[in-house]
Amino acid sequence: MQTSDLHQISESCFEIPAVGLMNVPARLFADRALLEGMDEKVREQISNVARLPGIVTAAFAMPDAHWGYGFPIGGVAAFDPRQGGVISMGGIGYDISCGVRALRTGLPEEEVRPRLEEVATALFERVPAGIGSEGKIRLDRRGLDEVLLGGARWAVEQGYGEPGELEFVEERGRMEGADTGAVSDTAKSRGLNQIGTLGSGNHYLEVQVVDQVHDADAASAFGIAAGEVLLTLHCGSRAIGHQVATDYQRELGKAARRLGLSLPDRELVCAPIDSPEGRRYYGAMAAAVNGALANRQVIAALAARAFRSVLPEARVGILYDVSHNTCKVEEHEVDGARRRLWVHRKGATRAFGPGHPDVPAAYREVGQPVLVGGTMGTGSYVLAGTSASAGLAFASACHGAGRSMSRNEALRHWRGDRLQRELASRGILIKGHSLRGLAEEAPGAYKDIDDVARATHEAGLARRVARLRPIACVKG
DNA sequence: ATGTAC
Repeated sequence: MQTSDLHQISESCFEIPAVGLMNVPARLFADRALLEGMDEKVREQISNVARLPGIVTAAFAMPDAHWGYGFPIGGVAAFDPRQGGVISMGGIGYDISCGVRALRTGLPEEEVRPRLEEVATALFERVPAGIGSEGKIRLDRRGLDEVLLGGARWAVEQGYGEPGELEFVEERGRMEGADTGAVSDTAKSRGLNQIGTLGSGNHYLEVQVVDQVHDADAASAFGIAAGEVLLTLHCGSRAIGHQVATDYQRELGKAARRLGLSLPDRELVCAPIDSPEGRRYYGAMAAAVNGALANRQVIAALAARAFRSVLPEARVGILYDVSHNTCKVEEHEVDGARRRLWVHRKGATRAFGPGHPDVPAAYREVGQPVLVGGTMGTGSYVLAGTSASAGLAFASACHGAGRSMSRNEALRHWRGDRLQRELASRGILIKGHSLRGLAEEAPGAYKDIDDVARATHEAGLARRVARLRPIACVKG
């Protein structure tokens, strides 16, 4: 991206002023080097978002931003219904409530390393993954509606995990406002057998070691220390969320035409929050969020059982679970006034700061854990929300390394089998369902996670707590 | 991301 005409407002924040049809400015949180590596499309897309009706303060791009559908991945935008604010499917994405859950194991690397092959095999065998994969849970329509209304709480009621875990899941495991009647029959049929499955693409189940502690107090509050092993999973709502997104792409398009909204990009179809279509989309999206929360709750329980089948002394427990593809109703202070806003985060993680009532009591003094999934060959991060984050980008931070190369381009550069051997030689064990999928996910196709975490930290969006290093990874 | 193509 060209950076010469961007207005630099701090070391790690650049602004595109509100010109022409933009209602607000666009702000890109990244250092100059990251921005220079970003696609020009990010700038175009985030400027388009700034044109949407009822947008508040600015459209934001996180340091891991890259070209997405309508909105960039790594995009944040908040809308006020009292000013004609909209809800947009492109602002959430196809993988509704994709997110990360991190589990502590209570074991140091030395105790896991000798059994790593068995651990990885157990995880691979017990957690269904891959395109079209199905789980063991069989549901009828009524059962699925209970999932879509109950989220992780439903999964706990079914015996997957303990009630005490729910406090450490965003929304306490269940998002309000789900409307199962707004979820199409097609979406429900597709989702029926997929609860407890990982999926494909960038989704994974990883064994990681706490590589470096940046903030000892926060790490201690989060119950992690250098050398300890974590079990981390990244996945979303599978086909049900994808179908909801597909259905409402059409529905919101119709609404936008009916209401004569002039849109900068047909991928930015949206409807007023207070319109029938907008409300139905919100209800369907919330249902898909609950599907994802249930999915991660079940997978976590399966993964914990798999891990303990090899290492029974492990005490597997949740650190946190947070989504990065959502729209949520939150209260934020804007120019001194509290306002109720519909905050879209697409490839962006909620990052509530210290003292926020929605941060679990055990973490409240240090801020919400922000789980950032990097790549299978480099690393991941645990960050924490800051006091400044609410005032910067509606309490949002990055969500991953962010692609620097498209999947097709990655396929021209890497081969799955060779990549797997290379990683093995570096002590990282990969169990994949698809060699092609591995090549698409080559670490070299992503930005440098350390650069992204540093920029996020320097921008004040979230602060670094710990760097995680992968030792084994199950990929779909 | 995705019954990788309605």
